Amino acid sequence: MTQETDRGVAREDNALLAALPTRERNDVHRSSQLFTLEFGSKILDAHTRSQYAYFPIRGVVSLVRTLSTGPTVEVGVIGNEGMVGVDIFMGGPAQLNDAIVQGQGSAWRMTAEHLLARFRRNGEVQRQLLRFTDAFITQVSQTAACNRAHDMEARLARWLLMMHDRVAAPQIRMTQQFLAHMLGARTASVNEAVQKLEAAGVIGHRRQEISILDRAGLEAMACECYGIVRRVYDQAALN
Amino acid sequence: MTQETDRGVAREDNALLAALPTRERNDVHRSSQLFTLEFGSKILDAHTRSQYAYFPIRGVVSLVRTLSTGPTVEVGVIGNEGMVGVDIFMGGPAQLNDAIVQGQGSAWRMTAEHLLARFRRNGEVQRQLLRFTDAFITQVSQTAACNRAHDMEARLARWLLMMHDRVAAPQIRMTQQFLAHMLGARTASVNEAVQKLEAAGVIGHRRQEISILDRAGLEAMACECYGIVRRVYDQAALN
DNA sequence: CGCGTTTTTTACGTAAGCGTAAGAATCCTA
DNA sequence: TAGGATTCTTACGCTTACGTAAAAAACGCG
Repeated sequence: MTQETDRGVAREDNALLAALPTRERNDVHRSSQLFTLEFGSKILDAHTRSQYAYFPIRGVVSLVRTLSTGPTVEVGVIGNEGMVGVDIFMGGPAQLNDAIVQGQGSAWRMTAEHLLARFRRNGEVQRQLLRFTDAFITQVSQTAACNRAHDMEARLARWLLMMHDRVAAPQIRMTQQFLAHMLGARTASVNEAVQKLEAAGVIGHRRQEISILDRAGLEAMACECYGIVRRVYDQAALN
Repeated sequence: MTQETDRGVAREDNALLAALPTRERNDVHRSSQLFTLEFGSKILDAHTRSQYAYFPIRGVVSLVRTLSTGPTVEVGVIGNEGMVGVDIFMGGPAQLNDAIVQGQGSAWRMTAEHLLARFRRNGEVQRQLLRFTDAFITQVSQTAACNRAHDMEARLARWLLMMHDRVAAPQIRMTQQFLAHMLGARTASVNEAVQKLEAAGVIGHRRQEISILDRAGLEAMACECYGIVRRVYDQAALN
């Protein structure tokens, strides 16, 4: 099971691209540039048609929705297994999420035109991208249900696991304030949950950092949503 | 603005199909059967690859996720403007929602094979279906944020408006118990919200039925999520 | 028309999480 | 190493909604 060995280990290339036939893959690489995902930067704006698509090699990008009354809520997380900018080939007028870099790393970046051309020309590219998009829909659906049904502690545990799957280290760097924005809650609420997980011995934490100490334990404290989405992505990766 | 006149009025055909070139549209119709959407019936099972796609002519279908701990949560609503079964062409292993008929009516039903063949063969069919799917992603995303940020009353108002847009009459028939399943809440909580909206004079209600009395008023009590999603679908419909 | 069933309504104690804000710890820089 | 800034932690009252459950109302069938 590569699932185990993959965890917390840096990958060489974006998995979506890696799954393409060599010819197509090279073609995609030729028309892409390596792009540095800088922590906290916004690579995609709400209410704007995406100019670029990003295929993360390492690092994590969050799709975040900002409500007019102030609060922000993360609706999806994308790393090595996927891409940012599906609206390009899905053809919608404009997507409504900001894409924010949560974990620094790098990505292949491609213009919308290039991506669209390749999507249209090659059936395998298309198949691969749509399959990922379908898995992504599942992630967002699950998040919708999760946000309604599960409490802070379980959702925090889930979020940490999702990050852990997508970054190289067991340390996750970000302020609790930032985390609160992702989980759509107060900093104080997040802090409370962090302390509970720490008391349970599954994580450690200090300023700007949370580290996973006991992954299995953390999984036990997370809601089912983690495993469900994880499995869908794993399946999608099996071609 | 057809938006106004369309409200609460039965449409002649599914809008997605209606937007296709005549040739393709006829082809689709030939390979479809008229199917009766019966209230409460489940037309699609979670954890199963969809056998059929449904293009509602009238009526409403809810996509509902059931969590292992019991609660159910609606993640999306589909009517005349869209279709049920996008997983067929998106290529995922299996989607995780049940599709339940909320408002009775009829739909064109097509086998997965037929749909897939047409999706692959014709660019316009493909474009149309993907565009709808993109709008649907927006709906689910918004629902994810909404479930985190907005209270019962606003969410109930939103839900009623979504139903009202998709059924012929201002009366909406269903038990509050059913409604509770959609909103992922207790019957008692729903009841409380119903009474608040009634006290505000925007709806009336009796056993098994809620009627919209003051649409503008109801919109004012709903969260922004209603308008946001509505606008995205309206835009998508403009080709 | 009466009785059983379904649906709605009310009730009560409890818990989670909010808004607000102030205090404590940590870090950075001069 | 001191002062300022950032981040984390604690606090308090309050609101929403939960779990549970029982009473009331509406309906439908015989």
